[in-house]
Amino acid sequence: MKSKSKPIIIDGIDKKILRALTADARTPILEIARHVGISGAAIHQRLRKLEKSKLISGSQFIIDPKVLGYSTMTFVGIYLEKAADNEDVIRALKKVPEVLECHYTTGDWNIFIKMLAYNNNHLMLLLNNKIQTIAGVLRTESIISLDQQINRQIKI
Amino acid sequence: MKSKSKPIIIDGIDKKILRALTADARTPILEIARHVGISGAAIHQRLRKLEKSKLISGSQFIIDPKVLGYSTMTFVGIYLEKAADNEDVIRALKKVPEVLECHYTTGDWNIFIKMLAYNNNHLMLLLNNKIQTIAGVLRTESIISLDQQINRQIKI
DNA sequence: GCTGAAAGACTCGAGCG
DNA sequence: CGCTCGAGTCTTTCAGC
Repeated sequence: MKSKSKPIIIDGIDKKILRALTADARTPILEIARHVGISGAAIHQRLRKLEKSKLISGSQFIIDPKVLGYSTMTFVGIYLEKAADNEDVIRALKKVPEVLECHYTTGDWNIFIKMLAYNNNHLMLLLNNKIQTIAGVLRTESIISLDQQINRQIKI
Repeated sequence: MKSKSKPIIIDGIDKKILRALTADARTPILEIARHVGISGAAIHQRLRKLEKSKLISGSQFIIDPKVLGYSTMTFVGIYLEKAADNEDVIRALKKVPEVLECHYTTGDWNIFIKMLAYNNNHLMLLLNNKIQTIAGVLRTESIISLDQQINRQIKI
């Protein structure tokens, strides 16, 4: 079987690099270099290879929404009038900054979103004024996350 | 009203720092410094302040699971025999690396998780052999994400 | 795919206003 | 307290193997 694009081959050194940098994107590269026994420049070249392969899609500082006062995380299932309205609804949802994720899903709901709010009252305002007013949205069902116990990336 | 811990005051410079580093955690600090007109050391001190306030909870390289072959993302609602089993179930879920998020939620389900699988067959194996076999788990309902159109952090 | 070296950037402590 | 300056360390690039 032929694969269209080069398969990514990551060896033990790549894994160590990825484990260090997925835990802390500003881990000194020379520290990793000393740990695995090759030069900093070599680590740097491997990183460029991993970025080119798209395995690494970027790096981010992580902001804790709770410190900004967002204490309510909610999953919202959205029913559309017609599934074909999808694209316009997505466009409208992108304009609501509290919407963090948006999925097109199987099951009863057409669209499934993850959303932040300051509190339950704010959540109600967002649903009433920002989500349910989008053309094509029929109704919504909310599932409030009372506590998030796991939050991680896939293991390397 | 008195607040127990010092409220975080972020000015325009802090916002520019955060916007740069949430987009790319390895943005050169001196580049930000030149852009806002203060020294690199001053940026560094502000970063330490933001970390100390917990507004920044860390930094990560982002791995794209698709490049590793994980083409199926699924949300799974879990019914427990008794809500009190929660803690043990969470402990078991933490041992399943494909589980990326886990929430304790309102609504019919007790627990709600986000999970990766290579394909639908792998998803079935994970549900049958890893999730539904956990003591206390009654049954599950799966919602497959056919496409994720939004994935972002809260805006600063 | 690696090394070594050089230029630029990061980080931290000391000290100024 | 928030800033700048400077010294030591780290990052990044490039030539060479």
